Amino acid sequence: MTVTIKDVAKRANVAPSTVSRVIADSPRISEKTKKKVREAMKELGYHPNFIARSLANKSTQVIGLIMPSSADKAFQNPFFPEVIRGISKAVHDRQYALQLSTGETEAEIYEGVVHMVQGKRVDGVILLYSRANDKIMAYLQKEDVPFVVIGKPHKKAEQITHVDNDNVRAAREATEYLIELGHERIAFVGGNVNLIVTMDRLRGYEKALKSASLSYRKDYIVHEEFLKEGGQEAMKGLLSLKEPPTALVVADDLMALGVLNTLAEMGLSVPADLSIVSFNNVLLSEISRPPLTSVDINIFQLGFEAARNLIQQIENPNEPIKRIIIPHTLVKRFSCDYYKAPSE
Amino acid sequence: MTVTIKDVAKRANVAPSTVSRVIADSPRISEKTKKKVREAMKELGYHPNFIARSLANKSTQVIGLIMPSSADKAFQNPFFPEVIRGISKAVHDRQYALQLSTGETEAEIYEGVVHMVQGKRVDGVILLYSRANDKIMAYLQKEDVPFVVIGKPHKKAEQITHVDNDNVRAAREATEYLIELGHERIAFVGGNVNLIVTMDRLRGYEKALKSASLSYRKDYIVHEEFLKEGGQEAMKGLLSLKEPPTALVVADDLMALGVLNTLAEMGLSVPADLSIVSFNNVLLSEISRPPLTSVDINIFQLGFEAARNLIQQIENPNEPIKRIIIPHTLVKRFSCDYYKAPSE
DNA sequence: CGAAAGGAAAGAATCGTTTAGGTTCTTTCC
DNA sequence: GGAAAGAACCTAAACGATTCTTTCCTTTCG
Repeated sequence: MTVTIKDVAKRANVAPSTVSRVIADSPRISEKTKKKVREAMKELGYHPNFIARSLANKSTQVIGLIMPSSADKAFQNPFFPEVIRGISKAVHDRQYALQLSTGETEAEIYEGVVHMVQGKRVDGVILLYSRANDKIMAYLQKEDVPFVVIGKPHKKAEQITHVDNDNVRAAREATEYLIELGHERIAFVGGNVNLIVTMDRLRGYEKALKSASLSYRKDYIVHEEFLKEGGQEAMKGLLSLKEPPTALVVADDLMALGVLNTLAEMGLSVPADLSIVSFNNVLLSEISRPPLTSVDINIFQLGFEAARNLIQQIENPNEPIKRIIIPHTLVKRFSCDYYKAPSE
Repeated sequence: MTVTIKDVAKRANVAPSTVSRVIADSPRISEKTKKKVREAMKELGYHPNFIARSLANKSTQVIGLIMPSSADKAFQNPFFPEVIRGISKAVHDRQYALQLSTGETEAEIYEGVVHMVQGKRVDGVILLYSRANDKIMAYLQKEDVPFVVIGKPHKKAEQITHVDNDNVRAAREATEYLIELGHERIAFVGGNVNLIVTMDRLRGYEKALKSASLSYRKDYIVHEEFLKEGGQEAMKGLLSLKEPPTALVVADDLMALGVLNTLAEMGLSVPADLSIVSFNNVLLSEISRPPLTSVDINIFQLGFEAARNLIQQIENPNEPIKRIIIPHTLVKRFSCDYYKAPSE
């Protein structure tokens, strides 16, 4: 049926091994023979079988992508398309392919990862999230699979190659920006508490408060899985405090959109009544109302570097462990304003 | 290094072929032997090598997913995560894996598809979009690769298995809803003109106008790749007509969000000044302001059915060509209101 | 009691490449 | 002129499964 290396060999009057070497463009084959073989390939419409090659090679040229559980709303976050775009760019250049984890629950995903790794379907793996006590990461480490994490590993970060922003710093700067605008009552609206990114951003927020000698108040910290039942309640609780905040640091743009919505419903306007700064700077932040001041974390770069480094690690097993920090920048739009004392 | 079927065979004192049959749970092997072999597998920590199996089998249990070019803004559309979630669900249940197309430009993607197909990396393919004169689709047809299209093929739709909504009908109903509310000047804001879904929704819109004997005006049709330069201009042009529309049918929620933003900037309020109905009913439509009245097209189902049918097609080559229509429903929220004559 | 039948497992070929190790033939150089 | 060297290919054994064919035992029954 399909035309194999043997057919080409026959046609060109050489041995299969010669054809193989022509494909690899080995210097051990003369130009004349190469030409002859290549013609035969053209004539027969030959295409190498990747599976067979993988078997002989013990390398698949495939990278596994592990997403958070799709049962999670997080899946809808525009972060993922964008990070995948970066990864895609890097792997395409190097002739690798991408395989996606499937499964809804964490258990299903774990099982899926074990399958793709043990089944030797992939040469390495990128974890698209980082959370505390992740079984999957533990597994990858134990099995010594080449992998890189996007985000900062919870523990032993120095032993795991990862690509991340300096989220502590980013959050600190974002908060300081609000402080510079005169705000003193600044609240933090975080996402999933188990994600390291949430923890880091919270720490940055705290640091900024501390070095400005502003008080850190527990009732100013809200963790909402936005859009869940209770998300709106949390926001309303926050704003009905005796001393409500005048500014918000929100964990990401999608959440900020939800917050914006809740505020509008409550009759509060941004930035007149409340300033908001958020993170990620996805498309959404431009088309929200008002356009969001947001920390651009270079999502594309995160993906690109993760993939590039994973491939290095795959192709050179002695590659050292690396920690790559992608720069961020605060993009100012229209969701922040100077603090104005209420005119009573 | 890795433990193979032979190691297991040796350990269990049987032939490799027997081990293989135990894996496949063949009835030709006695229960006693099965138990013995399974124990050996446990003890050695054996995991079947998928690549080897694929080679022998001529089947990879992998499905290729072809996304639109990621250079495109379309990539950011929440449609994709959701449709992938549906696909993921269906393939996970049947032990298939997913491989993603990579590449930014159309040419790169085309090349990538050829690679994954000819390289026998995948058993079949799902096209996540449908546009006019698509080279990739033509290629898949020519090569007789099992594939299904999400959306309606441009030509010869009856010869290609596809999963789609009845977009003509959906758009017609959406438009009729506006008409019922008393609107007579209804404009259409479409997306990429080459996408079949855009064409279908435009046709549905036209039909609704026609059967209500409303005039179809060319200057009421705007195709904007929203957020591109000129997107806002198009909207502004539309609204500065002598007889501006009082309602808008917008091709999808993300675009509607952009439109909402432009309108707000112009000082127009929705739904007081202008009603909007859009499509897809993604998460966004709930958290936009106002929450959007949107046609729910069951994105998850689209993906799920596409995958399910592709697998059927792969496993049974005589499976007939199918056209699967996923139902839609209009979800009413707060972006539409009755037409009120301007009080002059 | 011996041949036939049938169940259970072994043997060996195959899938399409890669690659280590040979073989053949030409060239070089003392 | 003949040994040594080197270029250019070829042979054949992997890679880790699957599966067709064969063999070896039991069991059954005339």
